[in-house]
Amino acid sequence: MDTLPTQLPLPERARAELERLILSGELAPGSRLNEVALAARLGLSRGPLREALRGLERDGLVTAGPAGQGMSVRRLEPEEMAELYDMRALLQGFILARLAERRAAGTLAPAVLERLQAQVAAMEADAGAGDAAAYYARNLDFHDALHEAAGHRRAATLYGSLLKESHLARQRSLSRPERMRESNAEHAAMLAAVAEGDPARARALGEAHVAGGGKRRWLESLGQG
Amino acid sequence: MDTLPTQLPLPERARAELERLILSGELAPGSRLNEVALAARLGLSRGPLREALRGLERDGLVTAGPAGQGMSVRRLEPEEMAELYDMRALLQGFILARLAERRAAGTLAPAVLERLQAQVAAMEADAGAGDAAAYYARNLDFHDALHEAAGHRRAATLYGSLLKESHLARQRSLSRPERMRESNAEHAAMLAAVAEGDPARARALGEAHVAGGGKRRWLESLGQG
DNA sequence: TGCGCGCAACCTGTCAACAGCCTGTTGACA
DNA sequence: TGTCAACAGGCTGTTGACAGGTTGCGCGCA
Repeated sequence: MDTLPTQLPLPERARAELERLILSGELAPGSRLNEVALAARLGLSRGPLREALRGLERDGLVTAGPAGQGMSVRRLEPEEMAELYDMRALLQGFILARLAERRAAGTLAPAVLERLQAQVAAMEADAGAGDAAAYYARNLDFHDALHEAAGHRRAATLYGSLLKESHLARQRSLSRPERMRESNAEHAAMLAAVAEGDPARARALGEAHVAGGGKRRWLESLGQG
Repeated sequence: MDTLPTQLPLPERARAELERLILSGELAPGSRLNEVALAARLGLSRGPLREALRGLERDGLVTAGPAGQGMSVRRLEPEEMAELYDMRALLQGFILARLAERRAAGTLAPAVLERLQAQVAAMEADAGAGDAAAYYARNLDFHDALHEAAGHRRAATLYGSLLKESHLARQRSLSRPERMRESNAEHAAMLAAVAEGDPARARALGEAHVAGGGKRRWLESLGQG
């Protein structure tokens, strides 16, 4: 067998692997999850697998149907996706406002801000070169860096959880160069507000980046479907 | 045995019961959860119990220590509690803003608003009579009604989840009559902003009700504690 | 008397097996 | 030919048992 004894407990291992399978689309939304088949596929027993599924249920990645009917990969309705965007926008605004407050209070290290601005510049280059993959990866790093700089664990974990959930509907709305530039211009504006220590504007821009930016781009990509 | 065969699956039943035990304080924060003992106490086997614990882990009510060390009831650090207040304030502001938007757009039924105002009036009476228990219960109903009227499922469930988690640290900061009146005055102000269809003010008041109100009252009760 | 080692009990992590229910299919009857 | 009912298979819900690790206690030694 290929199951080299990893140090992690099996439920957590199964959780991570299932998460990967679901978010990558290998397990399509709506598909039912056969416990014995899945357990065999992951090389473990049904016990730990069920524990992992319970965890994913709380994360909104799988849903438990009526009793006796097992679990399925969650299918994200458009309305639910819209609500997810609302929540992410709210958190993004909160984080940006917090950064601006820290800047104004002088508790935000200048090096941190400079590093964030450098990331935006790098994304600008990626967008100019039309390198969507590089831009996408750097975009993730940038948002992680924002969360870390804000220093609010709960907001960061919550945002991450909501983001993961939204990945149930895999969209690729940033593939076009003009959209990358548009999104990155919003990044720059957000950081400018932070640099000026303007929490209200930073918050508004942060919210708009997700709601007016990401959500709108998602809606447009729906229209193109 | 007293375990009459409930129609719910065992893991969900165990979840609800454990939640009750934890939030009521019968299982104190930090206490380790012996699986066999708990299973016997709940009248079931370790399998479903572990599933329930995994769910509660995702809810932040229990934490899994290092491998081989099992689970414990989560102990909420003051900093974590403060962050929870931040998140709840954010959501409360969002919900209030949404209500004001609905009011301005005319999609909020007048009867709903009137009912909310009636609840505030009833709480005013409770506060005047010094009936803390009645006030507390009506306060919960009021906030539920707010969430329902806002019509945003995700915000409502998220708020509920955060609220439950915050109950890990059981505070009783609303026991004094002047605090009840103070809190209820905030309710009235929030509804006034909604009635005027002023999302920005409603949002600010909603945030302040949790952050400037609940959080501050919590901090004060800490000082007394 | 204090410290360290070893043993024993316990507890978690994991698995395989049993019972009941749901589902899909097949066959008979109107 | 359409519909209903009975049956078979599979799947979930649940349980009890086994293996490995951890903890706490007691004993021996310095």
